[in-house]
Amino acid sequence: MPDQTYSDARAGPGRRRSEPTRLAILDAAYDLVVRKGYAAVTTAEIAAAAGAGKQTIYRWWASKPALVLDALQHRGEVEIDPEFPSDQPLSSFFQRVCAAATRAAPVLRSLMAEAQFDTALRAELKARLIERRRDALRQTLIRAGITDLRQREALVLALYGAVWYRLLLDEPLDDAFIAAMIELARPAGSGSD
Amino acid sequence: MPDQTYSDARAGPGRRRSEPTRLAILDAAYDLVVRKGYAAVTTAEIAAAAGAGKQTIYRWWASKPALVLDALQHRGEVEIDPEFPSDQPLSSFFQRVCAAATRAAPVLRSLMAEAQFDTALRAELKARLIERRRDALRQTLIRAGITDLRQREALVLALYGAVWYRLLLDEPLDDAFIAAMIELARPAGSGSD
Amino acid sequence: MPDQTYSDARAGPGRRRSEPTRLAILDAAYDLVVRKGYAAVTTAEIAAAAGAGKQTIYRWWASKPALVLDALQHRGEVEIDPEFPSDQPLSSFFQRVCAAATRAAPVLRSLMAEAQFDTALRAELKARLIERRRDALRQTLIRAGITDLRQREALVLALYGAVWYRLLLDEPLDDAFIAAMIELARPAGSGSD
Amino acid sequence: MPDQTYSDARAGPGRRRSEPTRLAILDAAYDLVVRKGYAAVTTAEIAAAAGAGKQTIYRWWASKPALVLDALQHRGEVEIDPEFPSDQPLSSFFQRVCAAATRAAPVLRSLMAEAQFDTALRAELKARLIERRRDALRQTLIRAGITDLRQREALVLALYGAVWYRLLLDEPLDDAFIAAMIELARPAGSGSD
DNA sequence: GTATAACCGAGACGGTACGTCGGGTCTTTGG
DNA sequence: CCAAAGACCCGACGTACCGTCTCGGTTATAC
Repeated sequence: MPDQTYSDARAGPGRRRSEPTRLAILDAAYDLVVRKGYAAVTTAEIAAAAGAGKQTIYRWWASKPALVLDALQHRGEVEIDPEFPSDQPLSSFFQRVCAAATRAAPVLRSLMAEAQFDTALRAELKARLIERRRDALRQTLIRAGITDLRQREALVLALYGAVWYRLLLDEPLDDAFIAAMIELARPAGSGSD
Repeated sequence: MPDQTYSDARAGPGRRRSEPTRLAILDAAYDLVVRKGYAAVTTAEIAAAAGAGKQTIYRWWASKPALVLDALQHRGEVEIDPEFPSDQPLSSFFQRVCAAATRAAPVLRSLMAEAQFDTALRAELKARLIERRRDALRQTLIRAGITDLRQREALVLALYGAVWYRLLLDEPLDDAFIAAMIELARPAGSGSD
Repeated sequence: MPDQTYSDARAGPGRRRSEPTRLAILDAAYDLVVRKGYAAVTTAEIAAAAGAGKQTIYRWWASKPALVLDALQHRGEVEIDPEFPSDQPLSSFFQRVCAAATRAAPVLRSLMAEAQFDTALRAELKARLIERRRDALRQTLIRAGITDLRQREALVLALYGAVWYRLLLDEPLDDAFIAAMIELARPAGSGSD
Repeated sequence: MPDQTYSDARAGPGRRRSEPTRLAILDAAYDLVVRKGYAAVTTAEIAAAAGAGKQTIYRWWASKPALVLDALQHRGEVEIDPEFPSDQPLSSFFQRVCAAATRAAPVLRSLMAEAQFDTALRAELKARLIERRRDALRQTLIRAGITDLRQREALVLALYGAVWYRLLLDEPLDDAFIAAMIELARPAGSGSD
C-alpha cells in the first residue's frame, strides 16, 4: 500500500502523474535534509536535485515540511518497526526505536521543529508518526505485563518523551540510556529483566 | 545574579549601553512572541515596539532566537522554580514546573524549535535552561528518597522528556498528566501515595 | 529599434519576462525621480508604485541608476531630437536640445551625479546618451557650415558642456543663454545671423 | 584670510577648538576622497584616519559634502590660480585651470555630484568655487581683448562648461583640448595666437 | 584654586535604504 | 492535464552609513 492518499485511478483526460518523478523528489528531499539540515535546504534545491520543477512539488505537497514528512515516511526510517503490531519484548522494541530514531535524527528534529510553527503539520505529524508509534508501544507494554492503563500511558509518555528530549538536545540514544529507561518500565515487583 | 553575560564594567570611553533600551527590547521580544508566535515576529517589529533601531538588536544579540532566549530568562518565566534549590516535595515541584511551562509555552516551543537549526543556540539553551532545571529536579528527587543515581537520571529524562514531549505536541500538562508522572517516580517498594 | 538589450528570443520553456511589468517599472522610476528627486526615491518605492517586487527590479537592472538611465531613455525625453539626423538649422536644433534638457533636468542631473560614483553607469551614459547627442550636433554643425573638424569638436564640447554646466548648477537654459551660445558657433567671417 | 567662517575670538570659558585636529580632519578627508572616491569614504573613516571623533566633525561641519568642500578649498587645489586677479594671458590661465582641475578631479567630481542632491551644498559650491573661477576668467578675457560683455559671458560658460563636461565624463583635459578651446576664444578678426 | 564650560575621542543610539534570499504562485513550451 | 523552466510577488533578513547623543576626560577662561 502506498503511503500517500491520492488515488491514481483518475478518470479524466490528461497526462498521468509521473511516478519516477514522485520518487525522485522524495529521495532528494530526504537525502538533502539529512545531509545539509532542513533549514539549509530550499524547495528549489530539492526540485533541481530531483530533476523536477518547483511547481511539480507544490502541485502535490502543501509545503516544504509536508514534503519532508512524506519523504521521511517513505524512506521507511520512520517505520521504526515495520511489522507494526510487534510481538518482541520491550527491551528489543525500544532498542529498535532508538536505532531508527538515531538514523533519521536530522529529519525527525527538523519536522518537530517546523511543526511548532505550523499547526497543520503538527496535526499530520501526530496522526502519521506519533500516534502510530504510541500504539505500537502500548501493545508491547501490554505484552510486557503492564496491565494498569494509567501506568501504561505514563510509560508511553516517559519513554517517547525521553527519546525526543534527547534527540532534540543532541544527546545520544545509547545503551546506557536504553537500559535506564527500560528499568523504569519494569512492572512493580518483577524481580529481573 | 544578573541574567546577562556582558560585563558592564567597561573601561574605555564612549557612550554606555543603554539599560532602558535593553529592557525595552527584552520586554518587546517576549511579549510579541507570546502574543503573535515566534515565527510571525520579525526583528524589525521587535525593534519598533521597543523604540529601538534594528542595529541595536544585532549589536548585542547574535540572532532572533538568542534574543528570545534572553528575553525568556529575563522575564523569569524560566525560573520555573525561583527559589532554586527547592525543598518542596516532588509532586508540588513538578506541579510548579508544569504550570510555568504552560505559561511560557509559546516561547519555550519556539526556542526548542529554533535550536534544532542553530547549534550555538542549542548549546545556550542547554546550559542556561535545561541543565538548571535538571539540577533542581535531581535535588528534589534525592530528597524524595530516590537514592539510586541511575534511577534518578532516568527519572529526570522521563519527567522532563514527557513535559517537553507534550508541550511540543500541544498536549496539556494537566493534573492527570502530573499525577501519572509522579506515580512513575515512586521509589520501588513504597506502598502508597 | 527597441531600447533594451536583452534578447527576447528565448528558446527554452519557462515564463517569459512580463512586458507590462517592465513598462510599469520604467514609468514608475521616471515619474518618481522627476517628482521627488533621485535621492529621495528608493528601489522598494519604485517596485511598490509599479506593483512589482523588488527582486524583479534587481533581476533585470544592476542598480538604481542603471534603471533610471533606462527609464530616461525609454521615456524618449532623451531623444532630445527624435528625428535623429536632423536637418534643422543650428539655432532651432540647440533650442530643442535645451527644451528637452530642461524637461528632463531632474533625471539628467541625477544620472550624471550617480555616474561619478559608478564606472559602469558612466560608460553606459556616454554610450547611450552623450555620444548620440554629440553625433546629432556634429551633423548639424556640418550643415551649418562649420567645415573645420577641430573647430566642430571644440563647439560640441563648448555647447554641450555649457548646457550640462548650467543644468548641474541650476541655471536656466533660457533664450539669452541659447542666443549667446549660438553666436559662438557662427563660422568666422559670416557677417550676420 | 582663513578659509573658514568661524571666528575664534570667543569670549566665554571653555576649551578652544583644536587646530591640529581641524587640519588632520581636512587632510584625511581630502586624501581619502582622492584615493578611494567620495562614495566609498564614510564619515567614521575620516574621523578614524584623522584620529578624531565623529562628533568633532559634525560639530564643525554640517555634512560630509560640506567637509569635503572645505577640504578641497583648504588643500588649495581649488585655488587654481592662487594670485587671484591674474594678469597672465588666456592660454596659460586656461592651462593652469586644466592642470589644477585634473589634479583635484576626484574631489571636484564628487562635490558636483553630491551638489545635485543637496541644495545647500550647491549654493556653497557656486559661491565658493564656481563664481570665483568665473570672475578670474572674466578678468583674463578682458585683458585678452574680449570687449563684448555678452561674448565674454558666453565664453565663460563655454570654457568652464567644457572643462566640467570632460571632467565628469572622464575625458582628459589634454593639450589638444586646451588648444581647441583657446581657439574658440579668439576675438573675431584677430589673425593669430 | 576652584567653578564652569566647551572641547576632545570613543562609541552606542534611532533610523533608513540597501541588495539578497527563500517561499509559494503563475505562465510559458512541450509532451 | 502533467512536467520542466523560470519569472513573478511578497516580505524578512542582516549590513551599512548617516547624523545625534552620551560617556569620561581634558583644557581653558572667569571668579
